[in-house]
Amino acid sequence: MKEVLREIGMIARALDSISNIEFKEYELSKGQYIYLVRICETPGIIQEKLAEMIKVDRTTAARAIKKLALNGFIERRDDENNKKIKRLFPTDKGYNAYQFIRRENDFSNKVALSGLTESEVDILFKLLQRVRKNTEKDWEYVKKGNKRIY
Amino acid sequence: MKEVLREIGMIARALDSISNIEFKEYELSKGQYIYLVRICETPGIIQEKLAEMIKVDRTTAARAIKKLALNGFIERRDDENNKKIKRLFPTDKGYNAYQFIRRENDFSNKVALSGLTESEVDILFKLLQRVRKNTEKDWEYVKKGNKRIY
DNA sequence: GAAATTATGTTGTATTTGCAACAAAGTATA
DNA sequence: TATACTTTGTTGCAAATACAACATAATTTC
Repeated sequence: MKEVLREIGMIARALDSISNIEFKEYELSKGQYIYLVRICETPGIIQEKLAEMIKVDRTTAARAIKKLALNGFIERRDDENNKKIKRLFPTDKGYNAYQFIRRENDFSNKVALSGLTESEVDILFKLLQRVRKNTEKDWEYVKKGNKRIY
Repeated sequence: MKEVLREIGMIARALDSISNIEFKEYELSKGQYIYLVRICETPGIIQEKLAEMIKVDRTTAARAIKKLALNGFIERRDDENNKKIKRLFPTDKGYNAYQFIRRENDFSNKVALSGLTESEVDILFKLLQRVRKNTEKDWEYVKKGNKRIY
């Protein structure tokens, strides 16, 4: 059995570790950059959806978002029609930080993909999207308390 | 820019989350399965190398390993020639747990790769290995306190 | 439209994670 | 061989993570 998922785990941990170290000087503590990026790219998103998107526990997302707001990177606005939800938007400060993050992430992408041809990158991306879609189904299933049989 | 790394992050978090939930009933707390697998497959490895392999902080590995030993999944043996290092070996209990973990991981692999042809899996694996090698260089560089310029 | 269910959000608590700082063994250098 | 440097391991501390349990709004079902 090809250990595809093991490779993915190694890559993900290495990159996350690098990013966390590199963003420390911008007051962005561990993990926060991931949320901020998504909020900048999907302004108005609510935290429940954000957690699903990122694939992280609801409560973890809640606290990360609270801290992002506390530190002035984002704003939580009440929705007009739905009293339950709070929509998330970047502040100017958050949007500025997003620019660094993009630069760093783009660089990491470049390093990670160096030596691959454009078409290899394309193939990899498409394959990964399929893997991700397969995986997120099971994640949601298990997260809701269901049991997988194997 | 293709967000290859973002896909990788999502997949890794989802899978890790699933595994952690599924291994809870075997007294394997969060993260531990990764170490145990590697120790079973590389008996005699030392914790410093294990941390490098997994791409996790040295001190995190140290504590995860300590707990694995405390719970009887592994054993730490002194080396004859080198007083500094401790070699790690699975116990019977650890090796048994490894069997579950394999079954679970294989299942996750199968789910994740469902719909991909054998040759697509092969291509994906080879590409990911290259990405991983690229990435681990930078990880080691940054982990040692060096600064990347971008 | 009342009751049951689902969606969204929060807080309490235990555990994991990782940086900083240290210690000691081993290795390289002069 | 003495000194500096590197490797390996540990502990203190602060922060992130996630499960459980709860609260309340929204939606579905009867």
